[in-house]
Amino acid sequence: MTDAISILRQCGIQPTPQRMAVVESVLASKTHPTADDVFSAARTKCPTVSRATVYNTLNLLVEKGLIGMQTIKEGAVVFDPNTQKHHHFIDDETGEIFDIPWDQLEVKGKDKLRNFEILEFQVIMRGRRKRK
Amino acid sequence: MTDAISILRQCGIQPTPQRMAVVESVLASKTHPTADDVFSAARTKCPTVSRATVYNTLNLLVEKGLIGMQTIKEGAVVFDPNTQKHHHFIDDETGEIFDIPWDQLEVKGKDKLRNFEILEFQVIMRGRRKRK
DNA sequence: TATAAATCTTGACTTAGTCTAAATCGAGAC
DNA sequence: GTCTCGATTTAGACTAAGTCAAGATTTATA
Repeated sequence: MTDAISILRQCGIQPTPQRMAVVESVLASKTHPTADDVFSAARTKCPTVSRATVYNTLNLLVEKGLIGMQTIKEGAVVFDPNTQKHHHFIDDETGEIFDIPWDQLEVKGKDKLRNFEILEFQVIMRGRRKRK
Repeated sequence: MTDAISILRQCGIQPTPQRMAVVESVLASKTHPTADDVFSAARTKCPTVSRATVYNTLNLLVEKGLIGMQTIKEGAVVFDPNTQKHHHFIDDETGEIFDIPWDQLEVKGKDKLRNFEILEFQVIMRGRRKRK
């Protein structure tokens, strides 16, 4: 059910060792990996997988809605194994990205924006994470 | 007062023809230009200005708070001549970015995020602009 | 005017990502 | 089991954003 093969099959993507390595790597990630992070991780599972295949597979997964993609960081797109709606907090010092549960924030006034059809939205916060 | 020379002087940046061309180009922009957009525009005012100088100057302007920088779009950072707080709406079809006035939206619940010190935030919306 | 400091240019370099052509793999037909 | 064709993968060339270093030029100041 939650193994890479079934996940790929459910989405109509033919499972291959390379794709499985990518899926396992990105879904296991607790952070917001870049394509290159996923490439490195996938390499440890399938040492011959190529950069192009990693990009192709990640884009496939995004299309199928299995992972998210965020452009919230300079230099590279990041992928997001958490597909539930959520907001983001970025620590300016470390660059770390944290998920903020959807129901912790409420955005009011969207319905007054008559000129825009809002398909999705999120709050992006920047600052510093407090360490106890 | 609002001419490029005074603006640069007020920020303690030595005015040069190159920097003036960059400042005039980016401040005159009604959109959210990329560094390359600014480079092209600045070239028409100062045909010898180099890419490196455009990047240097834009970064200087951001440091001094004269313009904003946003990483909301794939592929390239965009600059923002509007330094007032505002939110953003991105048209998924055209890639156009629109400013949403700060007071049109209200974000509630931020004070409950005890683990984070929020220095800035904004709402990012995606969808389609309605054309009448 | 002379000199030092600041600035600018050029071009090499790095990194993210795409593209292509050739090699390889795999599922179904027989 | 093996053949064949389409799907997939690979390596490497390529593009675009952005940085960097070294030498050239400009500017400030004495």
